Formats: sequence, C-alpha cells, structure tokens
Amino acid sequence: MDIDSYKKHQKILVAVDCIIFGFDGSELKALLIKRGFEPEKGRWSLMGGFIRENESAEKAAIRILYKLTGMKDIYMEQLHSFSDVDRDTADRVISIAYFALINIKDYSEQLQLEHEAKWFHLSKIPPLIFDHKQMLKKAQKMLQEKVATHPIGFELLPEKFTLPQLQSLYEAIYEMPLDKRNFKRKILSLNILNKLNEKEKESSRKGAFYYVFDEVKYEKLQSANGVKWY
Amino acid sequence: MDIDSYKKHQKILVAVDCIIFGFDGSELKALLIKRGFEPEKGRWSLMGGFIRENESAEKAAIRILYKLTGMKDIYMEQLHSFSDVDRDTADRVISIAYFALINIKDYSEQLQLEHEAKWFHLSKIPPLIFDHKQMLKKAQKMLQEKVATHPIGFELLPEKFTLPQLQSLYEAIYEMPLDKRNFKRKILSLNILNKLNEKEKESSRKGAFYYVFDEVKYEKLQSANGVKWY
DNA sequence: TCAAAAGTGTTCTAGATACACCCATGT
DNA sequence: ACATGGGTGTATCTAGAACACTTTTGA
Repeated sequence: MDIDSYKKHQKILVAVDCIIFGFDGSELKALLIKRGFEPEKGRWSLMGGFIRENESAEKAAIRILYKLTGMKDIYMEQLHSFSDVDRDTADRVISIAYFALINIKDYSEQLQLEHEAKWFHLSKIPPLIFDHKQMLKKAQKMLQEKVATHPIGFELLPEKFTLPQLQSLYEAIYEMPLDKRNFKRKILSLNILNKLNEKEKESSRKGAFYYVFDEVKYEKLQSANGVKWY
Repeated sequence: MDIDSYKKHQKILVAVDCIIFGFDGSELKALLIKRGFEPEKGRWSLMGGFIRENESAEKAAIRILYKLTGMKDIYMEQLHSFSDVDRDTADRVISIAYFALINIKDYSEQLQLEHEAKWFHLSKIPPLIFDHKQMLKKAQKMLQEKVATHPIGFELLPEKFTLPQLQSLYEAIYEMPLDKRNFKRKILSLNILNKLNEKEKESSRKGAFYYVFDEVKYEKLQSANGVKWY
C-alpha cells in the first residue's frame, strides 16, 4: 500500500466475466449471451456482472453462473484480471474473469431462451464486445494447460462416460487427434477411473463400456505423490 | 454484465500488491516492507499501492516496483486477484497481485533504507498483514510451476552466471538437491545458453565458466517447437 | 454380410535417474 | 600436499509415440 491514506484514492467499478465451456459429445463450445443493455446492447458477450459490496469475486462468479445456468457447484477457476483503462466504453471497469466447465446437456433450453444465450464452437466465435475475445483465448489456453495436469475434463462430461467420449473431449481441447490405444493406456494408468459393467449403446452397435471418475482414488494419489497428472 | 445500468453499482478500491523474489547466490528471498501507514502500520507487508484512475493494473505494478526498487523492465506477471470482503481491515479493497523477479544484487541499499524494506528467506517470513502470506505462498507455487516450463530463472541472476549458480537457484526454487551432471545435460540440451571463455573465480579455486542466456536462440525455439521448456 | 465403432499389444525412441572419480587452483 | 568446488560419462529405467488388425452387433 501507498503511504497515502485510503480516502484519497479513486474507487473503481469491478466486474466478473465468465467464460463457460461445454462439450456436446464432439465439439468444445463456449456459452455467449446477447448483451441486454447499453453500451453495446444486442452484441455477443460473455456473461458477467458487477461485484456487490458484500461479496467476493468468487461469490459474484457463482451468483452469475447460477443466474445463467441454474446450476450450483460448477467447476470454476479464476483466470485473470483485465484492467485496461478503456476496456469498457461506458466507464472505467476492471473485470476479473473466471472460466467454468459444465456438462452441456445439463444446461436448460429454458434459460438459454431467457438470456438469449447460445453455444458457439470455438472456431466460430462471433465478434465480441470489449476485450472478451482476449479473455476467451486466454481461457482456452488455460484449459489446455490445466487439463494436461489436472483431472478437470470430467467436469465437461456426464457422470458416466465412455473412453471414446473422453478421448474426443481431449481431442477437442487439444485440437488434435489422439491414438486410442495410447490414450487408453495413459488414462487408465492413472488409476482414477472405475469401469462399469454397463455399455453405452447409442453411438455404436458394439457399445462402449461406461467409466466413472473415482474422486477417492484421485485424492489418495494427490496426497501420496506430487501433483502431476496425465 | 448485469442488465442493471452501471450507475447503480458500488465502486470499490482496487490495489496492486507485488511479491518480489530475489536470489542472493544461495537462497531464494522475498522483499517485504514495514508498512508506513494505518491500519497495521509498522507491520511487515508486501509492497503495494492503489490503482489510479488513468492506469491499468500492469502500469500500477510497474510504477510500484519502480518506486521500491528504482528498476524498470522487471520481469513481472499477474498472479491472482484477492477479493474477500474483509481482507483489508480499513475498507473494502480488492487486490490484484503480481509477482516479480529481480537480481538481488541490483537492488540498492539506499532504497532499502528509505522504504524500511528487507529481504526474507522464504522459510523465515515474519507474520504479514491481511492475506499477504497467502499471496506469497501462491506466488512461490507459481514460480515453481513457471520455472519448470519457461526460462525465467535467468531473471534472478546476473547477466553472466555459472552453471553451479544456476543449479543452486533451481535447488532453491524447488527446495531439493539436483544432480549436477543431469542438470548440466538437461539445461545445455535446450540450446539457449552460450558458454563464455571466462571464469568466475570468487567462489572456488578452479573457477567456473560463465554462461549467458541467448534470447535469440530461445525465440527461435519458441516459434519452431511447441512451448515446453526444461 | 457388411458397415461402423470398440477394443487390444508390441516395438522403438527419448528423456529421466542414478551414480563416482578426476581436475585445477590457492593456500 | 591438501582442501575446495568444478567438471565429466555410462548404464538403466520409464514414459511417450508409432502403428494394424480383430470383435461385436444392428440393420
């Protein structure tokens, strides 16, 4: 802190913006909304809101995610704070960006209509307001880095998932094809998945076995070894 | 953004706090100051200051680092934003934390006196105000992760350094001993160091060859390959 | 019977780890 | 001559990459 007293200093509007990723089974998408107020009303934007007097940024992000998705306990992480003086055209606003991962199928059509929200494939993002494109790019990069060392990919899938589904998620995140034999070996060697005696039969005739993420096994690994994953 | 207008919302004080790391040849240290104003006057604290109306957080961090160290072009990176409602006891303040790496020998004794600043070994950090301990911990973790994949360790050393010096820096960061043969092989295999025909003779009779970081070679690698390092 | 996706093993290579002795020099 | 820190090479192990055929089953 400066040696000046607090009083002298300018207070600033602080907002939270959320980069929400979802996976529809084959493509990685981001949830955007049509902005409902000026400035830039009607243009595509990340979901956001101002931080209130009595809440932390985390709380604000949770509140905003809940408002848009109706979901609680969403996986969420702080990304970066954006503070360029002219980033918002209406007033000086500092934005703390969060990225969140949800299972796209849990997201209600209802809320999508209410908020004029839409899922966009990452390669087909429309022009966004302010510095939101930059936020999205940074979030995508963070997702790639994070998923390589932490088991967060499961947040984007239903509780039960097949290895082909998990693999195509990773392929979507990394934007490259993976070898299924190597993928399976690597992912199973972590010992954090449990195979179910049940098959998913929608997407193939043969059917693929379901797996579930075993949080308990993972926590044990965490405490035993270092932190590396995948 | 919310559908409410900007006007309705509460503005908040936003500060920047800097976690400054330095290396004295054998130990990794952090620079702390004795806080010069209320509340918590006289207690140990990170160097910080409020963001001004006409500057971004990055600019503020640069300004604050300059004020404390007299240095420009310091390696610096945004760490995290801290926003708990009661984190500052005097008023609601959101703090954007930055971590910085400097060569401890470039830091003037003069400025140290002026600001009542002191370098503390990371295992001997005194009690700090507010959530500054938490910031420091997070910065230390980020330094470990970052240094494993990016050549930022050099920022903590003089331009010319020996392999034993570089190794003891890594040992200080990772808090573990490294094998010198393996370390040398790994670090030289990156092809980003140039050996000089000159020896450092202070710390041993035999003397150790100086090396310099070759930014050009590094940039070439960056553009050619992926991003991995070390 | 055939189309479509699931499942399965082996070889090769590169990087990581473990480890011990000689060298140069100032005192 | 010896104490101090600098410098060097090899063997082993492990993780990642490359790669092609068989199995199941619904239509």
